[in-house]
Amino acid sequence: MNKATIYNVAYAANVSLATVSRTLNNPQKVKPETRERVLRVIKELGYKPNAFAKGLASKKSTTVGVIVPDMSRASVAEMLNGISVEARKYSYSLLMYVLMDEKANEPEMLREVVASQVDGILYLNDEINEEQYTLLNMIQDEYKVPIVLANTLYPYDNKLVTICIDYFKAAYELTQRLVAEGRKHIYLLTTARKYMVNDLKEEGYLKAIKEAKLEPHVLRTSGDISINTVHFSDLIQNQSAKIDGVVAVRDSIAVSFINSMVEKGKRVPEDISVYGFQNTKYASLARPKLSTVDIPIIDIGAKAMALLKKEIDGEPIEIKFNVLPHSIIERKTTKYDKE
Amino acid sequence: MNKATIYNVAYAANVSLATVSRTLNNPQKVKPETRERVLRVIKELGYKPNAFAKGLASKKSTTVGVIVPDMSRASVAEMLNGISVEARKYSYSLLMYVLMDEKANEPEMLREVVASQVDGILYLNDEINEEQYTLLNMIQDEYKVPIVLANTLYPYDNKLVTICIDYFKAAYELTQRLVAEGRKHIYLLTTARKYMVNDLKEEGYLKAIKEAKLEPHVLRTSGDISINTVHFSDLIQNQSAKIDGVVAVRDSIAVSFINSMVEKGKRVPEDISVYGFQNTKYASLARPKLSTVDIPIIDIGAKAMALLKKEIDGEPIEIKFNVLPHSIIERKTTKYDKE
DNA sequence: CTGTTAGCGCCTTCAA
DNA sequence: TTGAAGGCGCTAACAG
Repeated sequence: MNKATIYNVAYAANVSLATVSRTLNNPQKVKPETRERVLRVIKELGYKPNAFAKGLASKKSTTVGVIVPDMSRASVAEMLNGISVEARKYSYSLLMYVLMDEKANEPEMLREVVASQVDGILYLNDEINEEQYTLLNMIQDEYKVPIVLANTLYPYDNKLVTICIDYFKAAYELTQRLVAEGRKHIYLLTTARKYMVNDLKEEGYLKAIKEAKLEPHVLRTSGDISINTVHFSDLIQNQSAKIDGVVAVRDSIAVSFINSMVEKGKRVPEDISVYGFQNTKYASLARPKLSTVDIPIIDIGAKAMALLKKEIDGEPIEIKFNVLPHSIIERKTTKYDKE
Repeated sequence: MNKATIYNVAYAANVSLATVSRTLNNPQKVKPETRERVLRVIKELGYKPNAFAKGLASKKSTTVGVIVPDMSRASVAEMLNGISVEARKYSYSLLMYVLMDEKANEPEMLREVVASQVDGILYLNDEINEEQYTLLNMIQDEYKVPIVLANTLYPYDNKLVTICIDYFKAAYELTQRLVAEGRKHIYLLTTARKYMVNDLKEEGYLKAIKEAKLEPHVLRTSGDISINTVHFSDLIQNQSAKIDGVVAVRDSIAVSFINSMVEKGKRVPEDISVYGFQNTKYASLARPKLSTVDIPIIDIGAKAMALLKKEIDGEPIEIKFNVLPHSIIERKTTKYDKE
């Protein structure tokens, strides 16, 4: 039977539609007997409230908009798993918006998200800059829709609830380890496009380099592995002899770099020590083994959703800027050791 | 200014709300002059139609439900990229439902999807069996909501529009190649959980093995790399000496198998030749290089969305069962060749 | 070409 | 504890 409405249920249970609505939304306000009768009918008819009508009347959607840069990035995908599990706890649905390369018309898209009546927005796009931050703030204020930044941040302000790790510190630590290993020519492999998260990693790297009185080398390349492989090859031709340490802002970049080096006959980690960022599946599957920063990405997703839920419910958020701990995973040995 | 409604626009443009609605939904029915006036006001006020009201009145949501097993599987993530680009063309939104391990209450979840008034459903869960197929069919018939299976299929029936590749043929071809290489002890590495897609791969494998008069070896393991690594190690202890060819149903399984072998001192591909499935990033980043079946996964996503759109629009779908071509990518050389 | 008028299905006071 | 009634913002006939 197609689409029972609240009227059908009311009629069959011999009550008014108001009572049906109550047994669903305020059960305690309905006499147990009638409540059960209504529930029985609901089950019999397979009734599910029409989400539109409900949303229109209640002004709530139990839906959150999730804005992501590119699904195929492992960190994004894993975060989504965390988000979805947490969202399910609150019976929230996820409306996805994939930015891909059309980041130009983000304002338009954000308005669209708002128009779709989401109760809140999870912003997973790490390519954040001042302009976007301002835009997000405007959206949050203007439309009164809470926004949470997950695995990204805007360090110059903290009006938006944020959850991430300390990228600066992580990069700083990685670089320090390379220094401690005695590496002298340490490169940072980062993305061509500039944005906050990677800028922070860069700063952390630069600080450690400076403290060690070494020369900084920042190589900006594409996030696309088919492109950066070429970059890396070029790099080799010119000065590979001198590179002996690398911090890459993403595991996938680290892995394709390692591959390029190995193809040129370099030994990893003997000749070149490489660190990645995120501990994605790429990192654990890569050979030679890749050391990396372990980011609790699933937790970040879950916590982000939990924080957003709090905001939606109007609960006070004591700490707006939430930093989760990271750790560094060493997978240096070339012997066939356990992982 | 928060939330302009159609009334505000109508008032400001000095027309009735019907005219505003028309300029948005049937522009050709409005005199150009008034149309432009209305559009100007719309822009000024930053008006966006409330999706709920629109949906309630029009019975359409321009939203499709997307049901996925696990976001972190590269094939799923990449398909979503394809879907989202295509969906954007039609201004469709994506409502995501991640199954994860709670596949038990799929009926409940599907009803939920329907209640959320999606115009159609994209089903990306490849772990399909008869029970689920029946359920999906019921949903499509009962609620008149079109469903498209993407990168999965149910081979015993074809009531649901489907788009995928020929898994049977692909596995058959891979196995034949191993045979042609002269491999004698060819294993199939598949998932512990049984489901259609992998069953078909298994059949293809078995057919080729049988034709070559070899002995079949099917190893069922977990899709989780941290678990299957252990499996593989055990396997080695007992009979690794005899394995010289492998077809894995997923790239990630293939890669973790290769890693296990290499750690035990085996040479790939000299001692053991390994093929994967999907040509994900894992495959291209893996070393030793992994040969694999290239599945046009982004296309599958886009086509699936396109087909669903057709169904939603009531256009006839001539071909319900759509098979896209696959190809086999050989990455056998151990020399440092170009990819 | 434009305005008027019913709903769409549900929630939420307000009374009873 | 329950029912009646008025919207929520928009679309879609139907008139004009």
